[in-house]
Amino acid sequence: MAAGNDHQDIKREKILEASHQRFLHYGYSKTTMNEIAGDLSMSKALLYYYFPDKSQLYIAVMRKLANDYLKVLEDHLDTFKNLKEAFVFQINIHHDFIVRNYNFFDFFRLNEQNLPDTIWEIVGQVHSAELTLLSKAVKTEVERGSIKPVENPDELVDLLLDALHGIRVGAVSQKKTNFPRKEHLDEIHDKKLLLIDIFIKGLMY
Amino acid sequence: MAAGNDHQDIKREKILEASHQRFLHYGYSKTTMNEIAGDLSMSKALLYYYFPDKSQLYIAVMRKLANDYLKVLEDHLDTFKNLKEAFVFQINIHHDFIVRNYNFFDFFRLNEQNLPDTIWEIVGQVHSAELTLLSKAVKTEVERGSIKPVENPDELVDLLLDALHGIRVGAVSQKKTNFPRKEHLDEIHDKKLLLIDIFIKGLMY
DNA sequence: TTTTTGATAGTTTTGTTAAAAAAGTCAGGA
DNA sequence: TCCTGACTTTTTTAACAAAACTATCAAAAA
Repeated sequence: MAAGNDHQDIKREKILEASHQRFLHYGYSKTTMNEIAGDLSMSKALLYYYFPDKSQLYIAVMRKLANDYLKVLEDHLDTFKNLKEAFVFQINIHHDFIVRNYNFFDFFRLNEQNLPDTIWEIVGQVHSAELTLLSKAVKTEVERGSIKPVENPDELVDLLLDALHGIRVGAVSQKKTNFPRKEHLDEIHDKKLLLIDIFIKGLMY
Repeated sequence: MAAGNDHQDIKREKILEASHQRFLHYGYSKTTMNEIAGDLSMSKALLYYYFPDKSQLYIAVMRKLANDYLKVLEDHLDTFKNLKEAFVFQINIHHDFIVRNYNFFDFFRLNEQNLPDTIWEIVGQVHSAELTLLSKAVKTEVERGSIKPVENPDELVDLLLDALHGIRVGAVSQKKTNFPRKEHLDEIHDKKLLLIDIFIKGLMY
């Protein structure tokens, strides 16, 4: 019946939350299904009633995180005065997201190569959603007439996202700490702002 | 005596060449000192006469590669008409260098964290040499009057180098092949050119 | 005295196997 | 339909022997 589905969804939600906490604090490999079940005072077998296996559970959490992230972007991205504000908002949200969920992504770093395809799909979805949103912002700006017409906004935004990623990576790999400290975060942020500044100027008449 | 030193240097050079070939084809961990010695028809013990240990040998090869790379940059970087040509030359040389020695750097990728300090020193030296050379090019361009005065050229070039690195990484991590194929190389190159284009325009009046 | 080597000591990697832990299944109860 | 305890299967861990490799050294060769 319909109420049953509601209840199922609520329970799924609870499982996702508990799993998120575990994955966030201890990473994928150091989190056991028993522990998650224990946190929820349910049997491990019940987890398998709701989710087919551990990796699917992880992926479900990840999908939820991705959706939340994109939601924030979508909700705000129409509300900006100019392109720069939009870009700056995007880098702030993105950065927050990565830092807040850093440990969660240990699964990424450890497996590096040969991740399940589903994960790449989610990454791809997020990327193309970002692309769509930001290139919409570019188009709006072109209509406003403050930057030159862009033949291929998607390509342009793609370029910028890659470049921003480079700033992040570069700052982290130079200091050899893996987990960026406060001061690095600020440094990265400043660099990103500078890049966006030059980039946007490069688009102007 | 002096002749002895000459001979030593020649032999060291030979060892470096043979080591380079081995490291290039098989990577650090799959290359044994016996194999290098075998290639040169000498005993393994002799290698230890010329180099203190395996990692020092690897580092010596790397230092040589870095010097060759910087030599090419230094020799050409004064000869360009404008900033863009200089940047384009740099990305071409750099890209060639990385691709040509791809396997050699498996040591990097495998150890990722906790590399010997000496390696970071070399990386740092290369980076700061690039920085110096390119920011000199920026200064020249400012004097020419075709771009706005830059308060901190080093910072600016650092930013660009990080961004370019992001292009490289982004294109590789999206397709999940680790060793970029011909078509990817071209794609990366095109993206870099585009970024440089926008970047330089962003510096103009 | 400098260069070279075979023999060998010391260390790391690899392979094996048994025990422990975790993932995943299922018959049956509420 | 939702849930569980007991069970099976798969993966991880630990211990340890064998093999491979790094590194050393006394002594020979140049």
